[in-house]
Amino acid sequence: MFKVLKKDSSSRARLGIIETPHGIVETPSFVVVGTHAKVRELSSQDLVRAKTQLIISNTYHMWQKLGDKGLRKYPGLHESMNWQRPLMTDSGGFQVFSLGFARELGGGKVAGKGLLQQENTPEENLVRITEDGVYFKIMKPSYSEASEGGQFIEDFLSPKKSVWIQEKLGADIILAFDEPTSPLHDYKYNKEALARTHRWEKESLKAKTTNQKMYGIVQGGLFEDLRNESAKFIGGLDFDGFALGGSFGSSFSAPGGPAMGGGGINPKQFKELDWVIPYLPEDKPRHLLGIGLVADLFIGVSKGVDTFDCVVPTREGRHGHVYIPNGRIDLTKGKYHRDETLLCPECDCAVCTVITKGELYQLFKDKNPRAGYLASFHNIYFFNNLMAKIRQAIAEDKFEELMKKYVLV
RNA sequence: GCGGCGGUGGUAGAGUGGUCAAUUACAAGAGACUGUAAAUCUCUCGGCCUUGCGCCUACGUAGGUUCGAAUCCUACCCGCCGCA
Repeated sequence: MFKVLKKDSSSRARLGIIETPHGIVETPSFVVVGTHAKVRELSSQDLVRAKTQLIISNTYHMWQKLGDKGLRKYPGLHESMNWQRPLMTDSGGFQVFSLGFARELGGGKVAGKGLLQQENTPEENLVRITEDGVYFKIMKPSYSEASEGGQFIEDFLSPKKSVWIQEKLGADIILAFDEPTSPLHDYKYNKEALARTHRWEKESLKAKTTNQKMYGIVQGGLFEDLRNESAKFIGGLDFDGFALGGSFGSSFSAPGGPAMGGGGINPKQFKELDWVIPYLPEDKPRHLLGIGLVADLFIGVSKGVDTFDCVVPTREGRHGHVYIPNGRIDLTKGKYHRDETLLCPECDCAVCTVITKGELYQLFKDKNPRAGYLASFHNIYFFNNLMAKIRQAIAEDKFEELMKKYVLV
Protein backbone atom coordinates (compact mmCIF):
# COMPACT_ATOMS: atom_id res chain seq x y z
CA MET A 1 0.00 0.00 0.00
CA PHE A 2 2.83 2.38 0.81
CA LYS A 3 6.19 2.77 -0.85
CA VAL A 4 9.02 4.94 0.34
CA LEU A 5 10.75 6.24 -2.77
CA LYS A 6 13.44 8.27 -1.14
CA LYS A 7 14.65 9.31 2.27
CA ASP A 8 16.04 12.73 2.95
CA SER A 9 19.67 12.76 4.02
CA SER A 10 19.38 15.52 6.58
CA SER A 11 16.08 14.70 8.27
CA ARG A 12 13.43 12.01 8.62
CA ALA A 13 11.60 13.44 5.63
CA ARG A 14 10.67 10.93 2.99
CA LEU A 15 9.16 10.81 -0.42
CA GLY A 16 6.55 8.15 -0.93
CA ILE A 17 3.45 6.86 -2.60
CA ILE A 18 0.26 5.63 -0.98
CA GLU A 19 -1.63 3.29 -3.28
CA THR A 20 -5.40 3.04 -3.04
CA PRO A 21 -8.13 1.54 -5.20
CA HIS A 22 -8.85 5.07 -6.38
CA GLY A 23 -5.35 5.99 -7.33
CA ILE A 24 -2.16 7.03 -5.69
CA VAL A 25 -1.23 9.78 -3.29
CA GLU A 26 2.21 11.23 -3.61
CA THR A 27 3.60 12.03 -0.20
CA PRO A 28 4.28 14.19 1.66
CA SER A 29 0.79 15.44 0.98
CA PHE A 30 -1.85 17.72 2.35
CA VAL A 31 -5.30 16.24 2.90
CA VAL A 32 -8.22 18.56 2.34
CA VAL A 33 -11.01 18.40 4.88
CA GLY A 34 -14.49 17.72 3.54
CA THR A 35 -16.33 16.86 6.70
CA HIS A 36 -19.85 16.56 5.34
CA ALA A 37 -18.86 14.75 2.16
CA LYS A 38 -18.17 18.15 0.68
CA VAL A 39 -15.26 20.49 0.82
CA ARG A 40 -17.10 23.68 1.66
CA GLU A 41 -17.47 25.96 -1.34
CA LEU A 42 -15.54 23.78 -3.77
CA SER A 43 -16.61 21.33 -6.44
CA SER A 44 -14.65 18.18 -7.13
CA GLN A 45 -13.41 19.81 -10.32
CA ASP A 46 -12.11 22.75 -8.32
CA LEU A 47 -10.34 20.35 -6.01
CA VAL A 48 -8.61 18.64 -8.88
CA ARG A 49 -7.57 21.99 -10.30
CA ALA A 50 -6.24 22.92 -6.87
CA LYS A 51 -4.01 19.82 -6.98
CA THR A 52 -5.89 17.91 -4.29
CA GLN A 53 -4.93 14.27 -3.98
CA LEU A 54 -6.82 13.11 -0.92
CA ILE A 55 -9.88 14.32 0.99
CA ILE A 56 -10.93 13.39 4.50
CA SER A 57 -14.59 13.19 5.45
CA ASN A 58 -16.13 12.57 8.82
CA THR A 59 -17.89 9.59 10.33
CA TYR A 60 -19.74 11.38 13.09
CA HIS A 61 -21.18 14.10 10.89
CA MET A 62 -22.16 11.76 8.08
CA TRP A 63 -23.79 9.44 10.58
CA GLN A 64 -25.78 12.31 12.05
CA LYS A 65 -26.73 13.47 8.61
CA LEU A 66 -27.78 10.14 7.14
CA GLY A 67 -28.77 8.02 10.11
CA ASP A 68 -28.36 4.26 10.13
CA LYS A 69 -31.10 3.87 7.56
CA GLY A 70 -29.57 6.37 5.20
CA LEU A 71 -26.19 4.77 5.62
CA ARG A 72 -27.48 1.32 4.69
CA LYS A 73 -28.51 2.55 1.26
CA TYR A 74 -25.76 5.15 0.88
CA PRO A 75 -23.92 4.81 -2.43
CA GLY A 76 -20.62 5.72 -0.81
CA LEU A 77 -18.60 8.87 -0.54
CA HIS A 78 -16.89 8.52 -3.89
CA GLU A 79 -20.15 8.53 -5.78
CA SER A 80 -21.83 11.03 -3.52
CA MET A 81 -18.98 13.50 -3.78
CA ASN A 82 -18.32 12.82 -7.41
CA TRP A 83 -14.73 12.23 -6.43
CA GLN A 84 -13.08 9.19 -7.94
CA ARG A 85 -9.79 9.80 -6.22
CA PRO A 86 -8.51 8.68 -2.83
CA LEU A 87 -10.61 9.40 0.23
CA MET A 88 -10.27 8.82 3.92
CA THR A 89 -12.66 9.15 6.84
CA ASP A 90 -12.06 10.21 10.37
CA SER A 91 -13.61 7.84 12.90
CA GLY A 92 -15.65 10.35 14.87
CA GLY A 93 -13.05 10.25 17.60
CA PHE A 94 -12.30 13.92 17.24
CA GLN A 95 -15.91 14.79 18.02
CA VAL A 96 -15.50 12.99 21.33
CA PHE A 97 -13.10 15.80 22.09
CA SER A 98 -14.52 18.77 20.18
CA LEU A 99 -18.07 18.28 21.43
CA GLY A 100 -16.91 17.18 24.85
CA PHE A 101 -13.95 18.44 26.79
CA ALA A 102 -13.10 21.12 24.23
CA ARG A 103 -16.41 22.75 25.13
CA GLU A 104 -16.28 22.05 28.83
CA LEU A 105 -12.66 22.97 29.47
CA GLY A 106 -12.26 25.51 26.69
CA GLY A 107 -9.28 25.63 24.42
CA GLY A 108 -8.28 23.49 21.52
CA LYS A 109 -5.98 20.55 21.12
CA VAL A 110 -2.87 22.65 20.65
CA ALA A 111 -1.75 23.80 24.09
CA GLY A 112 -2.49 27.44 24.66
CA LYS A 113 -4.69 27.73 21.62
CA GLY A 114 -8.43 27.82 21.57
CA LEU A 115 -11.25 26.55 19.59
CA LEU A 116 -13.41 29.57 19.05
CA GLN A 117 -14.76 31.16 22.18
CA GLN A 118 -11.61 30.46 24.07
CA GLU A 119 -12.81 32.94 26.68
CA ASN A 120 -13.78 31.48 30.00
CA THR A 121 -17.28 30.60 29.03
CA PRO A 122 -17.54 26.89 29.59
CA GLU A 123 -20.11 25.28 27.39
CA GLU A 124 -22.03 22.15 28.01
CA ASN A 125 -20.15 18.93 27.48
CA LEU A 126 -22.26 17.05 24.96
CA VAL A 127 -20.38 13.83 25.38
CA ARG A 128 -20.60 11.01 27.89
CA ILE A 129 -17.68 8.63 27.70
CA THR A 130 -18.03 5.06 28.88
CA GLU A 131 -15.63 2.16 28.65
CA ASP A 132 -17.51 0.78 25.68
CA GLY A 133 -18.02 3.90 23.67
CA VAL A 134 -19.42 7.39 23.70
CA TYR A 135 -22.86 8.85 24.11
CA PHE A 136 -23.38 12.08 22.17
CA LYS A 137 -26.09 14.40 23.32
CA ILE A 138 -27.96 15.37 20.19
CA MET A 139 -30.56 18.07 19.77
CA LYS A 140 -33.34 16.86 17.53
CA PRO A 141 -34.95 17.35 15.16
CA SER A 142 -32.92 20.44 14.51
CA TYR A 143 -30.68 22.67 16.54
CA SER A 144 -32.92 25.70 16.20
CA GLU A 145 -36.02 23.91 17.37
CA ALA A 146 -34.18 22.29 20.21
CA SER A 147 -33.80 25.51 22.12
CA GLU A 148 -37.56 25.76 22.44
CA GLY A 149 -38.49 22.24 23.30
CA GLY A 150 -35.18 20.88 24.47
CA GLN A 151 -35.63 17.62 22.62
CA PHE A 152 -32.42 15.86 23.44
CA ILE A 153 -31.53 12.32 22.67
CA GLU A 154 -28.30 10.38 23.02
CA ASP A 155 -26.62 8.58 20.15
CA PHE A 156 -24.07 5.93 20.95
CA LEU A 157 -20.84 5.60 19.00
CA SER A 158 -18.52 2.69 19.66
CA PRO A 159 -15.47 1.34 17.86
CA LYS A 160 -17.64 -1.24 16.19
CA LYS A 161 -20.25 1.30 15.16
CA SER A 162 -17.66 3.71 13.86
CA VAL A 163 -16.15 1.02 11.68
CA TRP A 164 -19.59 -0.02 10.47
CA ILE A 165 -20.32 3.57 9.44
CA GLN A 166 -16.95 3.96 7.79
CA GLU A 167 -17.53 0.81 5.82
CA LYS A 168 -20.80 2.23 4.56
CA LEU A 169 -19.06 5.47 3.65
CA GLY A 170 -16.51 3.45 1.74
CA ALA A 171 -13.40 5.61 1.91
CA ASP A 172 -10.11 4.07 0.87
CA ILE A 173 -8.55 4.77 4.23
CA ILE A 174 -10.43 4.64 7.51
CA LEU A 175 -9.40 5.43 11.06
CA ALA A 176 -9.69 3.55 14.30
CA PHE A 177 -12.02 5.01 16.91
CA ASP A 178 -10.16 6.90 19.62
CA GLU A 179 -10.55 9.38 22.44
CA PRO A 180 -8.32 12.42 22.06
CA THR A 181 -7.60 14.25 25.29
CA SER A 182 -7.26 17.95 26.01
CA PRO A 183 -3.91 19.62 26.71
CA LEU A 184 -5.56 20.58 29.98
CA HIS A 185 -6.02 16.99 31.09
CA ASP A 186 -3.63 15.68 33.69
CA TYR A 187 -1.45 12.62 33.53
CA LYS A 188 -3.86 10.43 35.36
CA TYR A 189 -6.73 11.16 33.00
CA ASN A 190 -4.50 10.72 29.97
CA LYS A 191 -3.39 7.33 31.22
CA GLU A 192 -6.97 6.18 31.70
CA ALA A 193 -8.05 7.55 28.32
CA LEU A 194 -5.08 5.94 26.63
CA ALA A 195 -5.95 2.52 27.97
CA ARG A 196 -9.48 3.01 26.67
CA THR A 197 -8.28 4.24 23.30
CA HIS A 198 -5.92 1.31 22.89
CA ARG A 199 -8.72 -1.12 23.60
CA TRP A 200 -11.07 0.70 21.23
CA GLU A 201 -8.50 0.65 18.49
CA LYS A 202 -7.98 -3.08 18.79
CA GLU A 203 -11.75 -3.47 18.62
CA SER A 204 -11.84 -1.23 15.55
CA LEU A 205 -9.31 -3.39 13.80
CA LYS A 206 -11.21 -6.53 14.73
CA ALA A 207 -14.54 -5.09 13.60
CA LYS A 208 -13.38 -4.35 10.09
CA THR A 209 -14.93 -6.59 7.43
CA THR A 210 -13.83 -4.86 4.22
CA ASN A 211 -10.48 -4.46 2.55
CA GLN A 212 -10.37 -0.74 3.31
CA LYS A 213 -7.07 0.32 4.80
CA MET A 214 -7.22 1.25 8.44
CA TYR A 215 -4.90 3.56 10.34
CA GLY A 216 -4.34 3.26 14.05
CA ILE A 217 -4.07 6.44 16.07
CA VAL A 218 -1.34 7.18 18.56
CA GLN A 219 -2.49 9.18 21.59
CA GLY A 220 -0.88 10.02 24.92
CA GLY A 221 -1.31 13.76 25.10
CA LEU A 222 1.63 15.85 26.16
CA PHE A 223 3.31 13.06 28.11
CA GLU A 224 6.43 11.47 26.74
CA ASP A 225 6.07 8.08 28.35
CA LEU A 226 2.42 7.80 27.31
CA ARG A 227 3.24 8.80 23.74
CA ASN A 228 6.07 6.25 23.70
CA GLU A 229 3.83 3.58 25.12
CA SER A 230 1.09 4.38 22.64
CA ALA A 231 3.41 4.40 19.64
CA LYS A 232 4.82 1.04 20.66
CA PHE A 233 1.42 -0.48 21.28
CA ILE A 234 -0.42 0.92 18.27
CA GLY A 235 2.66 0.60 16.07
CA GLY A 236 2.74 -3.08 16.91
CA LEU A 237 -0.82 -3.74 15.77
CA ASP A 238 -1.68 -4.78 12.26
CA PHE A 239 -2.75 -1.40 10.95
CA ASP A 240 -2.04 -0.23 7.40
CA GLY A 241 -0.83 3.15 8.56
CA PHE A 242 -0.60 5.31 11.63
CA ALA A 243 -2.04 8.62 12.63
CA LEU A 244 -0.89 10.92 15.38
CA GLY A 245 -3.76 12.50 17.23
CA GLY A 246 -4.81 14.21 20.39
CA SER A 247 -3.26 17.23 21.93
CA PHE A 248 0.02 18.83 21.02
CA GLY A 249 2.39 21.28 22.65
CA SER A 250 2.36 24.99 22.04
CA SER A 251 5.27 24.83 19.61
CA PHE A 252 2.73 23.92 16.97
CA SER A 253 0.92 26.82 15.38
CA ALA A 254 3.96 29.09 15.26
CA PRO A 255 3.96 31.52 12.37
CA GLY A 256 7.26 30.24 11.04
CA GLY A 257 10.30 31.97 9.65
CA PRO A 258 10.76 35.22 7.81
CA ALA A 259 9.14 33.80 4.70
CA MET A 260 5.93 33.34 6.68
CA GLY A 261 6.14 36.57 8.56
CA GLY A 262 7.45 35.05 11.77
CA GLY A 263 10.70 35.09 13.64
CA GLY A 264 11.58 31.51 12.94
CA ILE A 265 11.00 28.45 15.03
CA ASN A 266 13.05 25.77 16.66
CA PRO A 267 12.25 22.29 15.33
CA LYS A 268 13.48 20.73 18.55
CA GLN A 269 10.36 21.96 20.26
CA PHE A 270 7.99 19.70 18.38
CA LYS A 271 8.62 16.89 20.80
CA GLU A 272 5.39 14.98 20.35
CA LEU A 273 6.59 13.90 16.93
CA ASP A 274 10.01 12.82 18.14
CA TRP A 275 8.48 10.79 20.94
CA VAL A 276 6.31 8.82 18.58
CA ILE A 277 7.69 8.43 15.10
CA PRO A 278 10.77 6.34 15.89
CA TYR A 279 8.48 3.62 17.20
CA LEU A 280 6.30 3.44 14.10
CA PRO A 281 7.07 1.05 11.26
CA GLU A 282 9.14 2.64 8.49
CA ASP A 283 7.17 0.97 5.76
CA LYS A 284 3.78 2.38 6.64
CA PRO A 285 2.37 5.86 6.10
CA ARG A 286 2.09 8.35 8.95
CA HIS A 287 -0.64 10.91 9.17
CA LEU A 288 -0.65 13.91 11.45
CA LEU A 289 -4.25 14.54 12.39
CA GLY A 290 -5.63 18.03 12.20
CA ILE A 291 -2.32 19.81 12.11
CA GLY A 292 -1.29 21.98 9.28
CA LEU A 293 -0.10 25.53 9.52
CA VAL A 294 2.76 26.10 7.13
CA ALA A 295 5.50 25.75 9.72
CA ASP A 296 3.85 22.65 11.15
CA LEU A 297 3.88 21.03 7.72
CA PHE A 298 7.60 21.55 7.28
CA ILE A 299 8.48 20.39 10.75
CA GLY A 300 6.14 17.44 10.41
CA VAL A 301 7.70 16.37 7.15
CA SER A 302 11.19 16.76 8.56
CA LYS A 303 10.25 14.44 11.39
CA GLY A 304 8.80 11.77 9.16
CA VAL A 305 5.13 12.63 8.68
CA ASP A 306 3.69 11.72 5.29
CA THR A 307 0.24 13.28 5.28
CA PHE A 308 -1.54 16.11 7.10
CA ASP A 309 -5.11 17.27 7.21
CA CYS A 310 -6.25 20.63 8.47
CA VAL A 311 -9.26 22.91 8.16
CA VAL A 312 -7.16 26.04 8.09
CA PRO A 313 -7.03 26.68 4.33
CA THR A 314 -10.77 26.32 3.94
CA ARG A 315 -11.98 27.85 7.18
CA GLU A 316 -9.63 30.78 7.16
CA GLY A 317 -10.29 31.28 3.48
CA ARG A 318 -13.98 31.70 4.22
CA HIS A 319 -13.03 34.13 6.96
CA GLY A 320 -11.01 36.24 4.59
CA HIS A 321 -7.49 35.07 5.30
CA VAL A 322 -5.32 34.09 2.41
CA TYR A 323 -1.96 32.36 2.56
CA ILE A 324 0.81 33.75 0.42
CA PRO A 325 4.53 32.94 0.30
CA ASN A 326 5.44 35.54 2.88
CA GLY A 327 2.69 35.02 5.36
CA ARG A 328 -1.02 35.50 5.55
CA ILE A 329 -3.12 38.47 4.59
CA ASP A 330 -6.56 39.45 5.82
CA LEU A 331 -8.57 40.55 2.83
CA THR A 332 -11.28 42.13 4.91
CA LYS A 333 -8.93 44.95 5.94
CA GLY A 334 -9.73 48.36 4.57
CA LYS A 335 -6.24 48.74 3.15
CA TYR A 336 -7.15 46.33 0.36
CA HIS A 337 -10.15 48.41 -0.66
CA ARG A 338 -8.47 49.82 -3.73
CA ASP A 339 -5.63 47.36 -4.09
CA GLU A 340 -5.36 46.55 -7.76
CA THR A 341 -2.55 44.03 -7.45
CA LEU A 342 -3.24 40.38 -8.08
CA LEU A 343 -4.18 38.32 -5.04
CA CYS A 344 -0.82 36.60 -5.02
CA PRO A 345 1.42 37.46 -7.94
CA GLU A 346 3.80 34.58 -7.23
CA CYS A 347 0.97 32.05 -7.43
CA ASP A 348 -0.14 30.47 -10.68
CA CYS A 349 -3.51 29.26 -9.46
CA ALA A 350 -6.73 29.97 -11.31
CA VAL A 351 -7.69 32.67 -8.83
CA CYS A 352 -4.45 34.55 -8.46
CA THR A 353 -3.90 34.97 -12.14
CA VAL A 354 -7.24 36.71 -12.51
CA ILE A 355 -8.46 38.49 -9.41
CA THR A 356 -7.10 41.44 -7.48
CA LYS A 357 -7.00 41.97 -3.74
CA GLY A 358 -9.39 44.88 -4.13
CA GLU A 359 -11.94 42.76 -5.97
CA LEU A 360 -11.77 40.08 -3.29
CA TYR A 361 -12.05 42.73 -0.60
CA GLN A 362 -15.26 43.94 -2.20
CA LEU A 363 -16.65 40.42 -2.46
CA PHE A 364 -15.98 39.85 1.24
CA LYS A 365 -17.59 43.16 2.13
CA ASP A 366 -20.62 42.28 0.03
CA LYS A 367 -20.77 38.94 1.80
CA ASN A 368 -20.72 37.37 -1.59
CA PRO A 369 -20.21 33.60 -1.19
CA ARG A 370 -17.83 33.79 -4.09
CA ALA A 371 -15.34 35.47 -1.76
CA GLY A 372 -14.97 32.43 0.46
CA TYR A 373 -14.94 30.22 -2.58
CA LEU A 374 -12.08 32.06 -4.25
CA ALA A 375 -10.04 32.38 -1.07
CA SER A 376 -10.55 28.71 -0.20
CA PHE A 377 -9.54 27.69 -3.66
CA HIS A 378 -6.34 29.66 -3.51
CA ASN A 379 -5.50 28.46 0.00
CA ILE A 380 -5.99 24.83 -0.93
CA TYR A 381 -3.91 25.32 -4.02
CA PHE A 382 -1.28 27.06 -1.92
CA PHE A 383 -1.10 24.21 0.58
CA ASN A 384 -1.14 21.49 -2.07
CA ASN A 385 1.41 23.32 -4.12
CA LEU A 386 3.62 23.82 -1.10
CA MET A 387 3.58 20.07 -0.53
CA ALA A 388 4.47 19.54 -4.17
CA LYS A 389 7.44 21.85 -3.69
CA ILE A 390 8.41 19.87 -0.62
CA ARG A 391 8.26 16.61 -2.58
CA GLN A 392 10.37 18.08 -5.31
CA ALA A 393 12.85 19.41 -2.81
CA ILE A 394 13.20 16.02 -1.16
CA ALA A 395 13.70 14.44 -4.56
CA GLU A 396 16.44 16.94 -5.34
CA ASP A 397 18.05 16.81 -1.90
CA LYS A 398 17.05 20.39 -1.25
CA PHE A 399 14.51 19.89 1.49
CA GLU A 400 16.56 21.47 4.23
CA GLU A 401 17.17 24.47 2.02
CA LEU A 402 13.48 24.91 1.32
CA MET A 403 12.57 24.48 4.96
CA LYS A 404 15.02 27.15 5.96
CA LYS A 405 13.18 29.61 3.79
CA TYR A 406 9.88 28.99 5.46
CA VAL A 407 10.40 28.06 9.05
CA LEU A 408 13.87 28.00 10.49
CA VAL A 409 15.46 30.69 12.59
C1' G B 1 -50.04 80.68 6.64
C1' C B 2 -52.58 77.06 10.06
C1' G B 3 -52.54 72.15 12.21
C1' G B 4 -50.08 67.36 13.15
C1' C B 5 -45.65 64.59 13.61
C1' G B 6 -40.56 64.43 14.02
C1' G B 7 -35.15 66.17 14.57
C1' U B 8 -30.47 61.06 19.24
C1' G B 9 -23.57 59.13 18.30
C1' G B 10 -20.71 57.08 10.79
C1' U B 11 -25.98 55.13 9.37
C1' A B 12 -30.71 53.08 10.90
C1' G B 13 -33.29 53.26 15.19
C1' A B 14 -34.44 52.62 21.02
C1' G B 15 -34.80 55.69 25.16
C1' U B 16 -39.87 60.17 27.28
C1' G B 17 -37.04 63.36 34.69
C1' G B 18 -32.00 60.44 37.91
C1' U B 19 -28.94 53.73 37.48
C1' C B 20 -27.51 57.53 29.90
C1' A B 21 -21.75 58.55 26.79
C1' A B 22 -27.06 56.63 25.91
C1' U B 23 -30.47 49.32 24.27
C1' U B 24 -29.98 47.15 19.51
C1' A B 25 -28.58 46.48 14.40
C1' C B 26 -25.47 47.79 10.48
C1' A B 27 -21.00 50.12 9.04
C1' A B 28 -15.89 50.70 10.82
C1' G B 29 -11.39 48.91 13.59
C1' A B 30 -8.63 44.83 16.09
C1' G B 31 -8.05 39.67 17.10
C1' A B 32 -8.93 34.42 16.95
C1' C B 33 -9.55 29.94 14.04
C1' U B 34 -5.07 23.26 13.41
C1' G B 35 -8.79 14.98 12.59
C1' U B 36 -15.03 21.88 10.88
C1' A B 37 -22.21 21.97 15.34
C1' A B 38 -17.14 27.35 12.39
C1' A B 39 -19.77 31.95 5.31
C1' U B 40 -18.15 31.55 12.66
C1' C B 41 -16.66 33.71 17.32
C1' U B 42 -14.45 37.56 20.64
C1' C B 43 -13.12 42.61 21.68
C1' U B 44 -13.29 48.05 20.51
C1' C B 45 -16.29 51.68 18.55
C1' G B 46 -17.83 60.68 21.35
C1' G B 47 -12.95 62.99 23.06
C1' C B 48 -8.93 62.83 26.67
C1' C B 49 -5.92 60.48 29.92
C1' U B 50 -2.99 58.46 35.29
C1' U B 51 -7.98 53.31 31.43
C1' G B 52 -10.96 55.01 36.54
C1' C B 53 -16.93 52.20 37.04
C1' G B 54 -11.90 59.17 36.01
C1' C B 55 -12.48 63.99 33.53
C1' C B 56 -14.63 66.76 29.48
C1' U B 57 -18.10 67.59 25.42
C1' A B 58 -22.68 65.67 23.68
C1' C B 59 -29.33 63.60 22.05
C1' G B 60 -31.50 70.37 16.04
C1' U B 61 -30.34 75.85 18.23
C1' A B 62 -31.03 79.30 22.32
C1' G B 63 -33.10 80.00 26.86
C1' G B 64 -36.02 78.21 31.13
C1' U B 65 -38.18 74.77 35.14
C1' U B 66 -35.65 71.23 38.48
C1' C B 67 -31.12 69.10 43.50
C1' G B 68 -30.94 66.61 38.55
C1' A B 69 -33.18 67.07 31.48
C1' A B 70 -31.95 63.30 25.51
C1' U B 71 -36.50 63.18 28.41
C1' C B 72 -40.79 68.84 30.96
C1' C B 73 -41.72 74.35 29.28
C1' U B 74 -40.83 78.66 25.72
C1' A B 75 -38.89 80.65 21.26
C1' C B 76 -36.42 79.81 16.93
C1' C B 77 -34.33 76.67 12.84
C1' C B 78 -34.96 72.29 9.77
C1' G B 79 -37.73 67.88 7.68
C1' C B 80 -42.20 65.06 6.53
C1' C B 81 -47.64 64.88 6.26
C1' G B 82 -52.59 67.22 6.10
C1' C B 83 -55.59 71.76 5.29
C1' A B 84 -55.67 76.40 2.91
